[in-house]
Amino acid sequence: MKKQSANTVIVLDFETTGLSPNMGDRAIEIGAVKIENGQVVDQFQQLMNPGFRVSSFIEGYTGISNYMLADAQPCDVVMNDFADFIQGYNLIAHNASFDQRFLDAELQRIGRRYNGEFACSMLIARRLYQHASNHKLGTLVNTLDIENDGTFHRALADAEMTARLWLRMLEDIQHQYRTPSLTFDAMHKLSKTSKATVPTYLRKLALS
DNA sequence: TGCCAGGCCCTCTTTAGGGCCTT
Repeated sequence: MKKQSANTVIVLDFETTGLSPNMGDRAIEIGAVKIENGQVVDQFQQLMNPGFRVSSFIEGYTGISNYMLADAQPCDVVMNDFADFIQGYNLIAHNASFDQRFLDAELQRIGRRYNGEFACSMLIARRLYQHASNHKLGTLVNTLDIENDGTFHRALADAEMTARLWLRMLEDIQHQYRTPSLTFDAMHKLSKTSKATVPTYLRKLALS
């Protein structure tokens, strides 16, 4: 097993058949990038066949068709590979509670586990960019002028944009509060800090 | 055809309700 690295994180995004694994929804695509010391050093992207047809809403929303999924490997195979990819690293997603539910559900089906912490870029963005009209990934990417190729709602594209958002937030904190580059643990803690005490928390980090 | 969940967070709050965000 790889040793957990404080400077290496995995940013991931699932496309799914719906909103709730408890209601029978499954993953249909996983995309992820590995960030090491502020640079993307690896990526993972796979479609997966959930074993039933996806709705026309999901086909339209994601651009992933039943035709594309017909040739994809089953979820169990893809998720087994993905469990290897994430092993030993901390994880990040935009609205992480959603992706964590699907990750937990898919890994439970195949008896695999992961050993990292999960942090949410949306909770941090809500604290840092309170002026933004909303905190959807696409809105933040446009508001902050983050590089993108116009692809949204595909797993790897969304994971890449979330990774750029994460790095941008690290930069903005560093510049605005004159802190050293925050560790994953410090960012994770920030995501759970009440909005009112965020400036106090960051100023304390700048002095430490 | 149209609906489903759940954690966070604000407020007209905490013995609650509803918007935001993810697909």
